[in-house]
Amino acid sequence: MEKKAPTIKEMARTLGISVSAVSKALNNHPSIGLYTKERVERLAQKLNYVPNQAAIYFKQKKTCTIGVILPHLTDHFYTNILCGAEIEAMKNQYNLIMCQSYDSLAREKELVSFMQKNRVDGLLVATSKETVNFNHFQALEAWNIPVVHIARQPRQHDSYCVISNVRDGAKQAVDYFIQQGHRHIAHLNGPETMATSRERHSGYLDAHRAFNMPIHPELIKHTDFSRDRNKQILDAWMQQEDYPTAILAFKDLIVLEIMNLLKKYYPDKKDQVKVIGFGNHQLLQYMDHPPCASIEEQPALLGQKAVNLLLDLMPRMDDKPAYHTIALDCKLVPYESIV
Amino acid sequence: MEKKAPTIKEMARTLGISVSAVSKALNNHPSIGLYTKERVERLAQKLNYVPNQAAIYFKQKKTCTIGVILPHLTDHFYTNILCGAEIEAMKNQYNLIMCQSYDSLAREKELVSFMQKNRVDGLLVATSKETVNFNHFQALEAWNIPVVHIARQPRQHDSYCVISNVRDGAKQAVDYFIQQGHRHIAHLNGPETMATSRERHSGYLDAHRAFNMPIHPELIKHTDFSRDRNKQILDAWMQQEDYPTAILAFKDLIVLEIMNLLKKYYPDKKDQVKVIGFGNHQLLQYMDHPPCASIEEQPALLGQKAVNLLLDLMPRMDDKPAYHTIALDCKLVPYESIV
DNA sequence: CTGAAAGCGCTAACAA
DNA sequence: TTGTTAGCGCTTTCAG
Repeated sequence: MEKKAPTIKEMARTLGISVSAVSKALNNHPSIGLYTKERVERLAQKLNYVPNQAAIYFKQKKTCTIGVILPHLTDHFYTNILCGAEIEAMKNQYNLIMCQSYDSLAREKELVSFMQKNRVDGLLVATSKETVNFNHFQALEAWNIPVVHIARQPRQHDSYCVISNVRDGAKQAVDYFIQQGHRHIAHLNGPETMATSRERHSGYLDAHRAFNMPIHPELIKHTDFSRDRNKQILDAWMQQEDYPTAILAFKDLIVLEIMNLLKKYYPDKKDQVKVIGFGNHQLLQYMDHPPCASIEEQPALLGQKAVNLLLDLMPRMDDKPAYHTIALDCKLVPYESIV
Repeated sequence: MEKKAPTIKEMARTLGISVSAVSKALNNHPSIGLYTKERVERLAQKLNYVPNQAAIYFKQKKTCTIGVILPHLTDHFYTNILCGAEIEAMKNQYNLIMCQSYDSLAREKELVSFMQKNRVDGLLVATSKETVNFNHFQALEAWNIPVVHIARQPRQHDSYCVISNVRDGAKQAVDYFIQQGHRHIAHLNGPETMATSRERHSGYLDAHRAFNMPIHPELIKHTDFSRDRNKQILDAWMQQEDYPTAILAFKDLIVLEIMNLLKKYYPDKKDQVKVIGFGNHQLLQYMDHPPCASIEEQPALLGQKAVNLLLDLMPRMDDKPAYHTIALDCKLVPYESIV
């Protein structure tokens, strides 16, 4: 006995009818007799027939698959994006094929051509931190396969994009610092190459401007996320006479690292330095001394909106709408009052 | 101009040669002339031809895709399993199609038939916490599609399985507690239905037996992971005269919750109660007062081994090896000495 | 109401 | 060395 999935053809043969009759019976086609239909359904039931999606897609010239490329899943931010995207995709009968670029541009390029080979109907991507040039996505656009950028906005390159309004998020955080009386507020920003770093910087400036506060250029630094670089920057700041009493960091993981470094190397000053980052990580609530606040983003909604945009784009790539960016609100979540 | 992916057929037509000649040229087939080959390659380059994997797989009657079903990705344990699996799969030219069951049995069943429809070549699954009956996986086995269970071992059901040796992990933790002088050691275990809970329980008993320690049945409880249930159990324990001074918890997230509850409701006793859980979560290192230790598993290796087992199984399902289980070591990682 | 036939993109056995 | 042909599982006209 051959153990494999039954096909329409086999069922047609055992019933002594044509392949197309079976197909019609299975798909509730109007022009099929009730008797035949029931016979087919009974047999399908008995054999546990499950249609071969690949064949259907192949015939229909689409894969019903959305490619997703994320830097990595060790960061809850991306995991939540994925969750939002997965639910929305499944709701619309679409599959997700997800790969991690591990923040490597080389791997990202490989993955793009992998997605091409697999003829995904659309691509969702949060580019690696190394990515400054976005040409490798144009191969997809050349085939009318829409690409939606998520969280990481391409610079100098028109695109469909779903991001957090981190500019406003950063402003909220710095506003909060200023209102708490801080006058030396540092910004431990992400790599300069990332658009999101630019946005954060703008928000930082916005708040200063709104309160007519002077900017101290030496308090604005860019990290590559490595612990060494973070320490180097923090050391430079803390050794100043007017060391910062507040730090806006790129994300919560860096906040934790900064607080760790402060505890270890500047124990006497550590309570005078407040830190806020992006993320509102779920584990902050379990800390004895959480940061004073965190900027909450809406990653799941980001994923959901991105999939929706993609679904909207896919059927009309011959008449595609103008490139545009959807920005979702951030919210400052204070912890200090809770503790 | 039609914007779509070029096909072999089109290229054959523009070059005025046959489809098979193009196919051979593209696949380094020996019986193809150098001249023809070069012409084809040049055109392929120019048109940016990328083969349609779906068509190839369709023809070859395999999808080169491994289905992965995980309870969720908000837990780093599963994320790391996925990473290990992804890397190993890609290394072997296999794709992963991953879905989350969100710990729902109903959804898990849907996903299994989804995987069937998509004709995955093999399935990797960590079953939901609701799953006690494993019949829904037999549809796959009936088609000679191998299933490898990961982290969650089916009970009363032969299977291929890759798990952590949590029994030994639990034993290590309780050994540690006993050596530190604890005499009332509680076990906040997972749902009784899970095999992994049984294993943990056995390890807990092993350690007690090894040290000739009496067992206190009221110190052994099962949680459904909800905060309410955890609190209820902890309250019952802490209101005893001989309240436990050590707790083995199911995983680190529950450890954090217990420590939180202790701080809130039993502040005077909290320093006398040590807690250890499974996971060695990366964020523990950032805590002011981390748990005294954590039991490290090897989730990425779990994922890797599981994919390897699957790849080994796939070509020989007509002559499949005996069902068996691969168990990977756990390691107790102490934090107390570090701090 | 039912069946025959074409075709999706590609491979591979066979023929020329 | 090259081309012809059949076929993978399914849908979908178009005849009967």
